[in-house]
Amino acid sequence: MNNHSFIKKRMARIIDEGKIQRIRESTIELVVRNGYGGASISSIARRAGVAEGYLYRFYSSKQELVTELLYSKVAKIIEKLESLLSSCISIREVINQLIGEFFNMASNTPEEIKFIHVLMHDYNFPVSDEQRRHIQSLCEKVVRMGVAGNEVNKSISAEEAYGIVVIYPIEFINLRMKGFFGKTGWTNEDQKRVAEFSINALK
Amino acid sequence: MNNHSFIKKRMARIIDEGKIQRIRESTIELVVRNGYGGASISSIARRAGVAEGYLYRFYSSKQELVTELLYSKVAKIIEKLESLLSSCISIREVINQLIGEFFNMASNTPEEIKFIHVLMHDYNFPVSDEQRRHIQSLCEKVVRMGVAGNEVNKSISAEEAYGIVVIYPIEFINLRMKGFFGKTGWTNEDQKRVAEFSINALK
Amino acid sequence: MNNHSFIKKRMARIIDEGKIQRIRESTIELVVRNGYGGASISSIARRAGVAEGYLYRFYSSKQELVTELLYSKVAKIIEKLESLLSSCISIREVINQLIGEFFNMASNTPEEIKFIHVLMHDYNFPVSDEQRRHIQSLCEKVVRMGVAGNEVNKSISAEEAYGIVVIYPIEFINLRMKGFFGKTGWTNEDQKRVAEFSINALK
Amino acid sequence: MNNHSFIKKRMARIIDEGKIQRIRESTIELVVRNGYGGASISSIARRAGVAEGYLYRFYSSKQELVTELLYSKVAKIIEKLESLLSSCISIREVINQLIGEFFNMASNTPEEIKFIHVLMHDYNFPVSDEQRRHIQSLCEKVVRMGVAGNEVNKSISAEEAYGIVVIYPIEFINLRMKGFFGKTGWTNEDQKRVAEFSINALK
DNA sequence: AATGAATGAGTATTCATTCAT
DNA sequence: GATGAATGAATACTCATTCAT
Repeated sequence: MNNHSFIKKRMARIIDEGKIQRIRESTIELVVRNGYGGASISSIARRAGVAEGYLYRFYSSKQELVTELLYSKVAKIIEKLESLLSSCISIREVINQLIGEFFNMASNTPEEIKFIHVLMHDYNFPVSDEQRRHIQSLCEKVVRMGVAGNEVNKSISAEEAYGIVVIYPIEFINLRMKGFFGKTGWTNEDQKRVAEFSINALK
Repeated sequence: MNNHSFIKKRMARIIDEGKIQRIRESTIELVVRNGYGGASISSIARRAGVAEGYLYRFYSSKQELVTELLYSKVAKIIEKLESLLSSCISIREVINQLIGEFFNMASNTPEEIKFIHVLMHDYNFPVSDEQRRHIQSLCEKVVRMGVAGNEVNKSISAEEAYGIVVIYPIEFINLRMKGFFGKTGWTNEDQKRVAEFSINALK
Repeated sequence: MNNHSFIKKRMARIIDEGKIQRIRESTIELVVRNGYGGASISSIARRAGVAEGYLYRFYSSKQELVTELLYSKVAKIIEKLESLLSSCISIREVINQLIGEFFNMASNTPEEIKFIHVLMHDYNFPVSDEQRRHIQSLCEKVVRMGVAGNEVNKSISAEEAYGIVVIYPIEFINLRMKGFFGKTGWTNEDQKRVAEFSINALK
Repeated sequence: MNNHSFIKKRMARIIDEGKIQRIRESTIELVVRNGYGGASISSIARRAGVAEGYLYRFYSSKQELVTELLYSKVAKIIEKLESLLSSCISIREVINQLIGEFFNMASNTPEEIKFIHVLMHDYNFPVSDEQRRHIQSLCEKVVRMGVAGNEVNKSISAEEAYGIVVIYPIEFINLRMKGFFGKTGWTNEDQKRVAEFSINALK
């Protein structure tokens, strides 16, 4: 028996991570396609290839499943911004990289960014207070750093920075994903322009 | 037709329109408060003071009712932009007035702007093709006018103009409505800043 | 159009009392046969010939439906005892008539007495505090009257009276209904003996 | 078979019986606390510290588990009565001791008597025909002995004896356990009175 | 032998829609 | 025209049971 089949054998006894992963993916996909209300447990389970009852082993309710998923996706973005603020010297660099990250997500895991976008606007899924405060403090840091480096105007508020650096790029990507103006997809050029808008707007 | 039945007919129409109006208002209110799924026909009818079955005389389904309502609210904004493009001389004026209109809506009929905002991001309620094309052509006109008046950079696309002039202000207002950064409500100063951002971003 | 069909016609517009009645009867029957847990909403609705959703127009939950039904059936017995205590002169007469009433119920509406019997012992359906207190005060009155008339021993408590005058007869009837000792049904003789036991036990 | 495997085998059996015992205790406890429907296999297994699947090695279903448990608990009472009828000379003694046993059970293993009481009234758990016949014949013997010793009236039936000597005391104890009339618990005096009621009622 | 991951039929409840009046 | 009683398919969730390991 080689190592691989040994692992497979043990896997059968322990919880099948693949199934949980498929549940998470199905949920994101169906919430994106049909909204929270339209993503029924039965459709999620069917698409994930698991029994309906199975997902209640990990999530105590549909609400919890979606909330947790949203939380983890937002957390990823927060972490990204946080690490950029540590590693970058200029705000120009922070913004370029953050927006680059958004476009990367949109290219590699488009459902993920759509998922965040859909739930961001659903009244049943407010971003958690903790995350909201975290976002706020990061935006304040962006402004502080930017002002210090003469890249950001003193009059800019954290709120404005958030609208310009986070919301606007995500909305732009979403417009493209929907093909609202005919075009779908994006180029490096698009990405540069969005970043340029943000950088200039803060000046 | 005698006088009497004529009056009855007129009265019937008058009464009906009041009812339809109440249905429309209730629908907006309840969709905003509870989301599409949470706005039940029975709650809408109760609040409007009509029978549940009544609204099926005018709308063939709940989906149609909400779709139509969204259509008419978006149409109002389109008309506003259209009329501004006819009456204003500069794009600065167009933007100032359009964004002023958004803030006015947010002050006077907050439900309406929330309604648009919620459904804009709901995949079950895409803006109609016709309206999308209309919006597109108006945004093109904005750019054309702006370029002609040296207010807008030649490189700006209609899509970018839409993101900057329409989406960004609406998202800003929504952030304030939700109190996402602690603040709620807005001042003339806020409105001016948003307009200034838009105008500058297009340069 | 005669009066009868007129009524029938009007009935179609107003709530169909017959349906509610059938729901109540089906509920009692199925709870008696299968217990609370075994009486599913779908089986109740099917047997009553109504849609599943219909009964939620009158009862907000299955629990409420059954609770209300139990309450009303217990109330009937309480009322009977209360009226007997007003109208009878001796406790012998009260007991004879009350036990007569139990046997009548068992003959005419056997499901009803079984229903009370089943739920009396179900932990999810405690008799309401109000009814419990009412029963207690009536039992105290039984003792008081009986002591005054030299029919009941001073040492008897309200609790004992309840066990002897209410619980024992109901349990006896239930034994017969189940045919636990082979016999089913009962005669006047049986009824007299149960009453005689009760009367003597209180002496 | 070597010594070692012999020990293992014995140990396995010992361990198993401990598990089965724990399953039985958990089942009684949870059925009493939450009713049959509320006592889930998973909660029973958790409380017993065994795997959910384990109990299916001994019981083919939850229904069977509970049925068997009820059977064994009823059997204990039957045996007690049987042995009393052999060892006692008078019916007074039999009744005193049997009712003493009920009160002892209520004091020492209250769950057990509650368990019998709850299931006695659940239509899904009829006492087995065999046990019913056994009870019947014992009650006949009680009457026969009592009549022979001039302690029981000739007119008393086995059924009446059952109601008076078994059902009434159990119901009395249950009333106290529930605190239906305010009082909970019991004294020797209570026990004597219940026995006295029974003895007198048979005269 | 013993486990507990996985199943899916079953539950109570909701609500858009229909239609007899 | 207008009503609202009545429907029943759909929903989220539970839990006894099975079976691969």
